[in-house]
Amino acid sequence: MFEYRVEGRTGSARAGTLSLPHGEVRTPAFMPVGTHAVVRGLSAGDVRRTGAQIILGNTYHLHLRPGEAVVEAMGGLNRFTTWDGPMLTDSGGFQVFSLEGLRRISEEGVEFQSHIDGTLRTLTPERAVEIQWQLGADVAMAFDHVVPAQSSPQAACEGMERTLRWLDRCKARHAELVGPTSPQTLWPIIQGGIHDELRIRSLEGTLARGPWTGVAIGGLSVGETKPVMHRVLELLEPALPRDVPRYLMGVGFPADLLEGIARGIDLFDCVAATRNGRHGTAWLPNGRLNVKGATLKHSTAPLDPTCDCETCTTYPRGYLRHLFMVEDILALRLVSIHNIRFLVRLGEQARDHILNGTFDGWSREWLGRHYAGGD
RNA sequence: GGUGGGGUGACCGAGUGGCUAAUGGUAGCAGACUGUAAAUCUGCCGGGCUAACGCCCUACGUAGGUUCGAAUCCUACCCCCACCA
Repeated sequence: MFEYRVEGRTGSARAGTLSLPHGEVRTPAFMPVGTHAVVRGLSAGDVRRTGAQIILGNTYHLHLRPGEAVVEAMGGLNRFTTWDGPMLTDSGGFQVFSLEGLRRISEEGVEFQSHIDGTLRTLTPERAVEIQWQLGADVAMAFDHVVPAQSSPQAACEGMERTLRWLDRCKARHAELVGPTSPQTLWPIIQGGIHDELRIRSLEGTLARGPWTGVAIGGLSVGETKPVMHRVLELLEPALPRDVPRYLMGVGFPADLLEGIARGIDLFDCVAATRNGRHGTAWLPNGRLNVKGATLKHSTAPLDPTCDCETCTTYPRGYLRHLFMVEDILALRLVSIHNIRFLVRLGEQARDHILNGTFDGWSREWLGRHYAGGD
């Protein structure tokens, strides 16, 4: 349980297999985000058919609706959603960042004013862990304090140090909840903003509190430039444990996956695949495509001729554009399916190339082609 | 035939003397989106020139008129709607 086997590597890039109570995850892998216990617009079968191996849920949002007690009474997230594969829940730490105007931070925890009904909800490290335990995913995330990339070194330091202190509390509470044959593990999150020394301190402090079955890097893709994100990843990579998966939270766009994989990242999650899909942007091997664009009106071509997803093997571009024009929900679903499949497949291809020792050349060629098309 | 109301940019629809190339909305076009407050948000949307400030042209049914100035006032005509005969 919670074992990670590295099966091949090329430079810093790794291919491996993560064993979780609900199944295995072959890495590198993209994890679709299902904040509200649903990958927006998609059925569990839709997600399964994209080849996704593990999906996310969110502590804060599921606490508000339907409430962790409901999910628990329904048999946990897997039974509730009918998704029988591995799951991971984010702790609500990202909402400290994204709902900045609706929350107040103290050492004890974070007081949120619910964006649903205005009620005050307090999330502490202990509560975040308890809720995730009730939700019942394979992997729970530590409750962290995410700060914007533009934060001052002082603010970034404060968030980083608080995240470490909260990590102690998360770990202690989680240990009380889980038994010796625990069906759930807890992963810590490295913070420190864009400041090298803070990142290193966060990493060292985190590892000192281990051992862990996985380590996450948070607080990136929150406003910094790509070179900065790459620099932080390169800084952390040599010091990260080899024998556990590294999870880069909230990333990313297709190119970000390859850039991350090249820097030793094994797991990714991001809402962009589904959000962009709903908003009419499809990812293709040579860049992005505006599916609502007038140029597609008469196109009988598939969205991505190289893709094997339901959307690309079934519908012509002209029809997909039409579905957006008439605002049918099928449009949102179909492009979301493609974008997820695109990222999942990118992980699969990267894995094959890592195992074959051809990752570098393939990755370079892929990025050149993709960046040329925008993104 | 009579009376009343009305004809505004692709469409709907404000505007009753200068701040009007003309409010809004729809349709259309483009852009943004990274651990989801997002099926959302932003910009453009008569034509031409300009990198831009800006300049020119054409426009509120048609044709005239009043006025320094008209989508707005006057006259005639055309068309639409309602009611009455």
